[in-house]
Amino acid sequence: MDRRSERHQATRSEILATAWSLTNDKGLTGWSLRELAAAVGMRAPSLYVYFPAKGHIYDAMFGESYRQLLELSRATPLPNEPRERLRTMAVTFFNFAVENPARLQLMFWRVIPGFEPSPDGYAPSLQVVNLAQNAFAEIGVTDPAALDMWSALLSGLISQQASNDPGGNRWRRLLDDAVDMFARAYL
Amino acid sequence: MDRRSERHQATRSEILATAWSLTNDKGLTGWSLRELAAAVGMRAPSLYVYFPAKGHIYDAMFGESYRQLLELSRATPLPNEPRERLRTMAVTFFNFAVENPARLQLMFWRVIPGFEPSPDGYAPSLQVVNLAQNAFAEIGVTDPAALDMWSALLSGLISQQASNDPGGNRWRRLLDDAVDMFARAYL
DNA sequence: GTCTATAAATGGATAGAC
DNA sequence: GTCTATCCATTTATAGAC
Repeated sequence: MDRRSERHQATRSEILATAWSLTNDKGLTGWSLRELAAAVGMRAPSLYVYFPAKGHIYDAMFGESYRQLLELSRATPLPNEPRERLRTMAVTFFNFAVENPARLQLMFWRVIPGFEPSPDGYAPSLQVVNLAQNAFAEIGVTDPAALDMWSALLSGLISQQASNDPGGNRWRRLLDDAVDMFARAYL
Repeated sequence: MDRRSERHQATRSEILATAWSLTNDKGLTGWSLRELAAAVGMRAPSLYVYFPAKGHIYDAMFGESYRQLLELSRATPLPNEPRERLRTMAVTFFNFAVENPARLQLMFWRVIPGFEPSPDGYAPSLQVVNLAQNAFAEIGVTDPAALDMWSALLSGLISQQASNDPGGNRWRRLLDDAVDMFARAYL
């Protein structure tokens, strides 16, 4: 990659980082291209050099989020002891999700009217699911119902924490009990 | 109430019903006052005779939702046998929530930028919590952690169903297993 | 109570100069 | 690549006639 396109990529990244910052402050749909441009230090039309439309910014944020989760999943060593493995998976995912509620909305809920992730943005999300399936299979859990129950339990703890006690610990401290409860039923 | 204000209330209700219909089609933030007015058969400014601002329409929808849930809770007889009671509570709430995903977003997530329910709209939601606490206390469950775990488990099943398999059964059919799992841990 | 007309602001996006 | 200027659509909300 030559110097010019390196600079281009750097600016693109800066725009995305600024978009995340605005999103954390004002919500996913709470900022305009004018605001974003101003926060980066340019005017709105210049953004079109880096993204062909606002939806493409959301798409890049969507893909970035799943790539982050994927990287985190891969970088987190999973214990072989089944219950310990579940605990690690739960804590890792819980922290990732709760540390950025807006990202959570973008990844798992459909909050932006009219936004659908492109196949490119969607691809990493499939890998995430795959990785989780393997992590379960290795400890002998292959029942699809168990995986669905696990995802429901975890996403419930996360969404309650994010919606009703942001910054607190009310549902986070139930993680261990949740793992035990799940393990007794499905392990 | 005289004839005039009866008619006024009727029109108000019609506006709210139409707002719900639009919301089901296009999401909570997916319709404008023009559209709403047109769907009712009037022009946008006439809406201001019934609601002083768009936020007040959301507020009325918010309060209406919790009053519906409250009424449903009161109208649903709860078995005395603990596990059967949990099952009834789970199914009742699950069906209520899943039958209208947009209502779910309005009630439990913070999806509309800038919207905060007024104290009046918020009041019924406190009664709902109270009712659930009593229903648990009567079967001997008073641990706050149990209630938090229950709300997380149920809201997780609901949100997974609404987000990832709308109209399907993938998480609904796990309700019995979820109740059993919870009962073994907390009953 | 309902309307037309319009204010006042904001939005995404484009044209074209530099 | 960045800008100014602008288009064009859309939004909530208000004024004032009927």
